[in-house]
Amino acid sequence: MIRLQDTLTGETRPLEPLESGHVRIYSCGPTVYGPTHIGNFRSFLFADLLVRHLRRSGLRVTWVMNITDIDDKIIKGAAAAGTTIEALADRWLAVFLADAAQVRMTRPDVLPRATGHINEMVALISTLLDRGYAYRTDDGSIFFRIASWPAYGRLARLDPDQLRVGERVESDEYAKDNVRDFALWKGPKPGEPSWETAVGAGRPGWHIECSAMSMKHLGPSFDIHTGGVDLIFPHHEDEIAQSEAATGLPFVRTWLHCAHLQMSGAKMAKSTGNIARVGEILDAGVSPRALRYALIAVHYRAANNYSDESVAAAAAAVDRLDALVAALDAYREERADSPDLEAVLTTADDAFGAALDDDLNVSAALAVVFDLLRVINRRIDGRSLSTSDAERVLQTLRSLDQVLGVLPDPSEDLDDEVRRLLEDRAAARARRDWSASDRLRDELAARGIAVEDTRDGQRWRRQLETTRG
RNA sequence: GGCGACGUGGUGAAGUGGUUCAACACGGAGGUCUGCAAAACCUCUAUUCACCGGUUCGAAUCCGGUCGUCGCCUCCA
Repeated sequence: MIRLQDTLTGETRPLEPLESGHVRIYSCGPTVYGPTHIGNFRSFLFADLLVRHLRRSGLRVTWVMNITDIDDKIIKGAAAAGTTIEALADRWLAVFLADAAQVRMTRPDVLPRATGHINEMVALISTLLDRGYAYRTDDGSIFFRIASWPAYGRLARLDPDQLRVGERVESDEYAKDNVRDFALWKGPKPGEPSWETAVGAGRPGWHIECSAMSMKHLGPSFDIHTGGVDLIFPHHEDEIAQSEAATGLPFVRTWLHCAHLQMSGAKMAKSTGNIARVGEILDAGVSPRALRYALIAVHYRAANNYSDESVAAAAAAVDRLDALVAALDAYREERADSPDLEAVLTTADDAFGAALDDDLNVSAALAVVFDLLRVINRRIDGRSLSTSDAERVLQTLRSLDQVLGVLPDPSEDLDDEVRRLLEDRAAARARRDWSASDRLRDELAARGIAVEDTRDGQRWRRQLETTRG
């Protein structure tokens, strides 16, 4: 059984889904006003790892990730680009999905968009007004009254009375009773998109969308809510307050927050410009699988420093896995199956699962994989595996990779030219024409194909770029 | 100012009271194999876990203090 550390209580406890065998997870997704940086992806990939592990463990998972397609930045961005918020959001959503596919993020089961859930948000806001947790201001805005919710601040361990109200408090346009009250609904303003609704005209605040969409798709109470630590306050604090105030039910069973991805020793954030994007990293020649590895290989609650060196190390590790897969693919040996192999594989599989069960201890899980890698390489060198043994090992690796998602695609077709070069080289080797063989090896290398000569004959694999440039 | 996380080798990082507890990965040195190369394998690369003090038969692991780093308190994954 998997154990996870809940931010709210600080406890690490077994995951017991509200519905037996079915885990409901909500992840705070991207605001689509620009390219999603890899810090964001770190947070999404940690959720991806969790979802993959739960599924491989035999649990059914419903994973919802919201798309914020209406907020101040989108409005500003659209105005600056002379386009509509829909067009801007569509454009960046497409980029997000493409980037997500590149780093092999599992596609969430539902990707709800905020603008598609205005009714649900309005319903929540109406309830909060009815119950006295919210109030209107003259400009048509509606705020949540923090003073009405005693538990406010529990998640972030902040005392509402102690919150430092800085100098830059409210350059805000909206008058409210208490500066710490947060907007559920923003009154209409010239030049801003506005919806005519039962609570008046205007547009939704940010926090309400996650309450509305998570509860719409997962129910008023669900198992896991994930996000980056920077969302703990105020975003998730506000979500809890408004959701529980509206339903009277516990909102989320387990809160999971991942630490920041850092770069050059500081948090990666759009506001400081300290960001790197998937597109530019891949354009620089980094393998998407290496990028994924670099983003998931550090435990989610520990800071992960991204650098050229860290991706290069990740690429080297992935390359080592690739070499094993290529070796197993090519391996042929007519001999009896190893009697003890099954136990070796089962032990590794169990240890891998147990490591991830322990609050997603990915480092320990990777250690299991590399321990297995060495054991198998020894047997390959020693020719002590049968052909079907090699296939069994590959099956196990593929199974573990259902969680990691870093192994090469099994169905990688070679183009005809490369295929011909490989055949020519094999023929040259057969007649011991080393100069032709070496020349063909260079030609293949120039096309990104590494060839190696082994007792199983010539074998190839795609070269990973380990560093940029 | 308030709150919190963290500080393990050249780098990343697991380990949170004791029999392989200093994993695993990257990097480095040497070696084996190989037509060459690559890959792989083998050996070596932290008597030590920021520092000081304490608890204990015993601590990287618990307690106290010091220093340092990062983060939250404001949009932010």
